[in-house]
Amino acid sequence: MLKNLDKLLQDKNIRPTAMRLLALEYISSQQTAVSLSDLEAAFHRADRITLYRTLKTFEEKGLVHSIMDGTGSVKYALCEEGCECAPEDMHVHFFCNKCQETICLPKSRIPKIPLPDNFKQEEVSLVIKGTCGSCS
Amino acid sequence: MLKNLDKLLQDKNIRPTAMRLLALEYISSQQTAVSLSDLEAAFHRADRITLYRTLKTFEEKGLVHSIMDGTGSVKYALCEEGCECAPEDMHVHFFCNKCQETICLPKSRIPKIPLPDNFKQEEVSLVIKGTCGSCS
DNA sequence: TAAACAATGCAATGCAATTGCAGGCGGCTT
DNA sequence: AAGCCGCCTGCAATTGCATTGCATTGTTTA
Ligand SMILES: [Mn+2]
Ligand SMILES: [Mn+2]
Ligand SMILES: [Zn+2]
Ligand SMILES: [Zn+2]
Repeated sequence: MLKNLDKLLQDKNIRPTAMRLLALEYISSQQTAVSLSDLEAAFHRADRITLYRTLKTFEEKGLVHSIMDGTGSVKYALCEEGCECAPEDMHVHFFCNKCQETICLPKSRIPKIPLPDNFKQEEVSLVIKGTCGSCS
Repeated sequence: MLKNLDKLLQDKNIRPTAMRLLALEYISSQQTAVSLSDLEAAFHRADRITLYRTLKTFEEKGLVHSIMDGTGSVKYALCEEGCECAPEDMHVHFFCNKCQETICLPKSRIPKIPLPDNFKQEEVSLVIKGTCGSCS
């Protein structure tokens, strides 16, 4: 199992340190997106700043993508196989008002939105809030 | 002119104080959404907290709607005539990476997104980032 | 007018994100 | 092996924005 994680890191040119392996293992094990505070709670002996930079590194290298769900704290989730986090790949995110969890909906692609003249789209973010399947 | 603004406030059951009229005049005069810092810069003699609460009041009463464009500071823009800020009314917002301005696109309605079973939508937010018409 | 209520100003706090800097650790060179 | 160097880590400190408490002032209403 850790072998797989190790390979995941290697593939993205991320040096597999102990902390990074643990962080990645945690993120992989979650069904929902995780925040820095989540990570901090999961590894209360680890330094918050190290975890912060771990997430930043993962994001820069394209291992995870960040989600701003409007709660004020950024969430992170594993990128799918072959995800470039480019505009075309972007999927919908869902925030449950009951369980407060943020979920990737890779099946729900963001439709192309017609823009006014001369407007050029580079990124897009679509967050739906409501009640998730487990909570309804 | 101020008469109109006064009526706008009255219609929404907002007491028209001097500060509120000035703030509303400023917001109305902008082509893009404004942040608390924008307001603060426009009225550097006014108290930041009063401006903050002015925006909050405007939002609660449905005079403006707030936009979280991912920059970390909330933007506010006038609600259109008859806008209920309800899910169905929600329009697309655009953030320009060059001029850093946030713009309402009332013509671009957010399409209905199919959700997994048992997921119930209550709110939705769609922010597109790129280059605006003036900057391209 | 007096009481009740709303708006304002100032201080302080909370919370998440971010940066600076020094020490540690491993790999690489000579 | 010893020394150098770059990356990773830990701790301190700071920023930035949002939010609240409280006393004061202004406005409405009985
Ligand atoms: Mn996602
Ligand atoms: Mn808008
Ligand atoms: Zn839920
Ligand atoms: Zn622009």
